Order: sequence, then structure tokens, then C-alpha cells
Amino acid sequence: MTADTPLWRQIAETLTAELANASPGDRLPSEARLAARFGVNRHTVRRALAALAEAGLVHARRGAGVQVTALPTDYPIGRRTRFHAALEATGRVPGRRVLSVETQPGLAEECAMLALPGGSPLVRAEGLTLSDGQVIGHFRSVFPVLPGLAAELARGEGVTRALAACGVSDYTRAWTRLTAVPADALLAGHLQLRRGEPVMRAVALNHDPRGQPLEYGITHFAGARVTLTVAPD
Amino acid sequence: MTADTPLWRQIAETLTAELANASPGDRLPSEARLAARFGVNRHTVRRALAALAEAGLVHARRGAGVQVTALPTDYPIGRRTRFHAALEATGRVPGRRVLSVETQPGLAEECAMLALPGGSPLVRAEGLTLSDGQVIGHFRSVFPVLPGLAAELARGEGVTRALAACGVSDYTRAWTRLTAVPADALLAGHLQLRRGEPVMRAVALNHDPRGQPLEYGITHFAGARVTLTVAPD
DNA sequence: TTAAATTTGTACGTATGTATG
DNA sequence: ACATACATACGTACAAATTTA
Repeated sequence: MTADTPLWRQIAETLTAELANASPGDRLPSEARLAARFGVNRHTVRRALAALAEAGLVHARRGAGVQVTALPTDYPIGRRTRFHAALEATGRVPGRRVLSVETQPGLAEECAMLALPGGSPLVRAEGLTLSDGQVIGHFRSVFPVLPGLAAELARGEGVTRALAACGVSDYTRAWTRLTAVPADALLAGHLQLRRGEPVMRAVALNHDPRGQPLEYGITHFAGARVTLTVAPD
Repeated sequence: MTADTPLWRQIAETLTAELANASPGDRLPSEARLAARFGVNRHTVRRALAALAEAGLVHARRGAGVQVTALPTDYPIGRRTRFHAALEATGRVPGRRVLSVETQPGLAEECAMLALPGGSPLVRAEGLTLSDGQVIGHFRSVFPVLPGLAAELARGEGVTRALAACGVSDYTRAWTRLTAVPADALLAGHLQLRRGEPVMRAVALNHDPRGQPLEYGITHFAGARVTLTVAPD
């Protein structure tokens, strides 16, 4: 996002971010208006819009404007499916390295996912997932504040054990959303990849047997090192 | 190819045709030379080259030239017979476009997955997965040879209906394996991505209610456009 | 090792055509 | 018919990476 990245790419990224709040069918401002807004030539805006169109996010029609065509498609894979990482089945030694555990006010999205009021304090944990000592994933999870949870998580014995120590005997996965994304610089560093290499993002919500949300987490797996298997129960 | 088609497209088509006699790694003439040859501005040539790059046929490197990455003959134009209308699908997929249906001896892996002797003839189907007319995935499936199956698949009425026409009333997913991989040139062309962009690979096995393998398929989804949701019942 | 030439990438500007509303 | 908006195509200039001398 600094001066060495092309103008058209900065504009494309800005517009992409803004599309998150848009709906399919919404019209973008005209190329001339966008050019005026960003203080660039119209062709520079066109280059940015071409990138968005190539990604399938927008669609331009001559005479009409540029419309938002599609947001990421939600693709249900099946109902009676159970989700587990392949490494559990292959007999490898799983492990994790907790990088940080903090208690902070949660972001709006995080609080909403945990069914808590906005700005509620949350326990945030970040770390790496290992297989035979090899880094295969990076996770970032938020939990509601439970007595002693942060300390238990920091011991690195795993989420299940930490929750059990806090009196939560069991929890189940409400849903998982999977998508393939390019690794950013931070992720590339954690997973020992190059920027842009494919990474699988798994966004998951876990809740207790009564349906109370317990954990909202985003995990990124190194695409080349991980296969997720979805199999019926 | 008349006067109403844009110059850049005419040039792109001309270059694509000429690539048939080229080999991967060959260098194209410089943009300046091509501009002189076609008698157009350099930007017009750039627009044409951008189209070729988008299709995964060439790759440009600043300072070096433009190189051929893949042969047009590897590109589906030669193999695809015709585009069929997208029809109703298996319930989860909004649309499908069947590109080709062939009966061929299966590869060892394919035969093994279908529990057939090596070298058995298989019905192979290839096509695109759509959502609102937008290409979101590319699939390649193999089936055991059933009477009339190839013809039914070729009609583009969907896998479910084709199997039903052959007496298979129902089938279920045995398992799905997911991993994130970079798009190769062929896939980039199909999914309208750039080479190397993240793609989610789903390898799936479907079988009939008695456990007999019916379909072994590999689908690649455009990472930016698809989210797979896994939810328990 | 250095310097120059080559080649693609970015950004600007201008003009005109064509479809839409 | 008219204004709006995207599409095409020309031009210039400079930056950045590579190749060549």
C-alpha cells in the first residue's frame, strides 16, 4: 500500500474493500467520478476496474455503469458432514505453538459471532498449528471471557483441554466456511511461504451443547501441506 | 473479424492462431515491433497481449520479453465440441456447462477409485460450474460405463438426471478432500484467473446407496468467488 | 564490473465511437 | 433528441527490470 505499489492496484484494493459493504446489482460511481475522487486519470481507474472485472466482482456495460456482479458464492457441501484435518487420520503428531493470549475488547464482527454486545471483552488467542514439528497452519480465535481461560490457553495444551478446565465439558462445530486465498506478507512469514501462494482459509464457529457460541476462529492452512477431508458421519 | 471487431481483438486472435506453431518458452517480438507490424499504437498491442496473458497463453516479464507459456492446442478450444446450455443441477450447484463427454480407457488411479480393473473403459465428463452465469469452477469426472450414460451426460441435463436415466435413482458423497493449489495455465483460462492465483481443489467420490462407486471427480473452484460451507446436520 | 540499450510497466492526455437511459 | 457512460485508439513521457555490449 506504499508508494511502490501501482496507483491502479491501490485503487483496486480500496474498491475491493468497499465492495464488502455492497450488494449484487449496486452501481459504482462513474469512471469520471472515481477518477476525480482518487485524483488520477480516467485510464488509471479503468485499469483498476479491469482488475475487479477480471476477478469477477464487477461487470461493466457500455452506456450503463459498472455493477457489482457477485459476492463470494456460498457453496454448501452437505449436511451430514464431519470436518477433520487429514493429519488426524494419518497418524502424525499434531501440535500447536501459542504465540499470544490477550484479553481485549472484541471487534464488532467477533462480538456478533459470539452473540455478545459490541465492544465486549474477549479472550484472543493466536498461534501455529504443527504436524511433526512442521508448521502447517496459523490460527486466531476469540472466546468469551471465562474465569481462568486465558491462563489455560496460554499453557498450550489445546482448546479442548483449556475449555474443560473452565468447566466446559464439550463443544461442537456449528459451521465452517472454506475458501482459497493468497497469502499476505504476515501469513507468508508464519507459514514459511511466499506472498501470494495459495492458502486455505477456514472460518469456524463452535458452540456448546446448548447452542451457546464458544469460539470464533480463523485458521489459515498452507495449501501445499494440508488436505481437509469432509466425510459423512 | 470484420471492421466492427476491435483492433486489439483481431490482433489477439491473429497472435493466438500463430501460437499454434510456437513452443513453450518461445519469445514473441517486442511490443514495439508488433505495433509496427500491425500498424497500430503500442497500447493496442498491449491490450491484445493482456488478453493472451489472461488466457494463460503468454507471460510477460519486464525487461525480458513476452514468452509463450502454453500451447493453444492444450487449450480447450480444440477439444470442446460445443457449448451446451447450463441446466438444472444436482441441487447444490446452480448451473453447469458440459464441455466434453468421452468414453476412454481410465487411468490407473481412476479405475482404482471406481473399484474397476485397470484399463477399464470409463465415461469422462468435463465442464464448468456456474453461478448466475459466472464461472466459479471447473470439473472433470469419470463414471463406470453404463448403457446410455455418455449420451445422457452429453445432453447437459446434469449428472443426477443422467444417472437417473440409466436406472440409478440416488447417489451420495462418500468423501471430499480439499486443498488449496495455485491455478495452472489451463485452469486459469477456464476460471478467468491469472496463473498462480489460489484455487480450491475438491476431490470427491460419490457412490450409490449400496456403496458402489459411481463418480470420481476433481473440481477446481475459483478461490475468490467460492466459499464452501460445511455444516453438521 | 559497468554502462548502455532494450523491453515491459505505469500514468498521463486527447479524441471519437457506441450503447444506455 | 439529448446527456451520460463505457469502449476503443491514438499519442507522449518516464520508471523499472532485464539483457547486452
